[in-house]
Amino acid sequence: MTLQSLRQDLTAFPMSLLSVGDCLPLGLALSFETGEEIYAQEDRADRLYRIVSGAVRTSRLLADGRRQIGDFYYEGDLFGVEAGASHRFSAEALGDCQILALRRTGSARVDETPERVDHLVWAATAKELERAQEHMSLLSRTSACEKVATFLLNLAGRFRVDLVHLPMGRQDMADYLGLTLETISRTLGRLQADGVVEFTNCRDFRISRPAALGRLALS
Amino acid sequence: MTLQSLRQDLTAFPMSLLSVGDCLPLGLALSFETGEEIYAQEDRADRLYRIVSGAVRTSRLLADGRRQIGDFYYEGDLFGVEAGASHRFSAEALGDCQILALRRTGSARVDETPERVDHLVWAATAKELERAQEHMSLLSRTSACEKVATFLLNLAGRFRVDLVHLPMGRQDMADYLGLTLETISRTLGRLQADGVVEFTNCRDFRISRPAALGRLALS
DNA sequence: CGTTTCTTTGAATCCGGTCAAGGTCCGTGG
DNA sequence: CCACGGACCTTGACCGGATTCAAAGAAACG
Repeated sequence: MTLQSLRQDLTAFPMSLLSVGDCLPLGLALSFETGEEIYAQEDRADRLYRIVSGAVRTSRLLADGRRQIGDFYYEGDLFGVEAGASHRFSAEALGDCQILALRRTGSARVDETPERVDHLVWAATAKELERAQEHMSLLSRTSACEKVATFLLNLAGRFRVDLVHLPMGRQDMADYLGLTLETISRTLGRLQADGVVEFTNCRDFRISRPAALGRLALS
Repeated sequence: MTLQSLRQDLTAFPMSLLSVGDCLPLGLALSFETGEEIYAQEDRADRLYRIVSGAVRTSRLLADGRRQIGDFYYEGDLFGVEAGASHRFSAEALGDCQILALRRTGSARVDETPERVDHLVWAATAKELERAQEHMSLLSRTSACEKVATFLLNLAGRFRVDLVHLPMGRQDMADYLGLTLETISRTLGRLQADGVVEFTNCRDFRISRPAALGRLALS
């Protein structure tokens, strides 16, 4: 990727979230292949990342060996913001993706005493908190059907296309929703059998009856 | 409460989290009784709150009528920080409590374009994100026993006294952990029957076998 | 003391987890 | 082009634990 095309990518995003003044140097264009690690748990958190294309998951291993998915990020999303000095989750590419790495200015750390905190970092943190709170509601649902229906609905709302693509596998969805991959598979199968959604293959679906899906998601 | 005693309360807390420069006016001392609402969902979020004494829960009603507990806050904790202009959770007093309300400076809003974000607000947001992420791990546990054991352990770690007091009821614990109140009650009963914890009454317990409790919590 | 609210306990049901087997998709190499 | 292998997904049967419904017991309050 040339500097020219990098600048074009940069200007394609709203300046409010990516101003030259906030992040110098402009950024580093990176490419990752399927499953590749972008950063590891405990790595120094001195950068923000913006997805140019592709999708990313953040995850973390719990003490009992289970894996928790922090969140999924898609084109245009910022990720990698942390309160402290190191990453609490790792990040992996869900498919091939293009990522822009932006250096955090030194002051934007909660454990320092900055005169000002960068607006970009602050906005990203606040957004992350919102995401985490939504994720909490999702996890506190008792029924697998509600969780899966809500997940599909959120994803579809994010892309607004007829045929929605799932960039993550069943195990990822399971770890995100606090279920097993078998339950994910069965629930998706039942939603399809009920004519609520229709899968063209295991990674692509369309919503046949939006109202019914909304009723199942209950939110 | 006189202004004198208010100033004493203020200086009792670490200045790093409550400097006069960050929050003017100093604060408003408020009292709430058991169950009383401190602020409602959708209220304007123009203040931060610090607990002088007592305990608080934040909660939110989901579309299906279930209630989700955001978190529990205890003496010295800050709560009420929001990314946007309005509260996404409501806050209620768990018992009688004394609270200090601090006016947010106008610039500390994510939807404005501040030259600087107040350090206090930034720190509180980052802390809140950490809390939410911990809460997510807790909710993603599959077994009720793990959830309850972890909850008790966290609470005990917060106070470091022999006899720990539960300021919240069983229903609150249930909504926090994504379980039913019956399951909470049964699980606590079994922990006591196994000699892991000992309840002097339904709101006060001591940890009889810390190692065993830690093993159940698995983290 | 009586009423209300909260908590405990019981029994039955159901949903999701677990274990196991089989199927599909895709890339690699013969 | 087809065979093979591996990763991922689906499906089935069984079991255990959490929910649900119900009732009784304990604590808080006026």
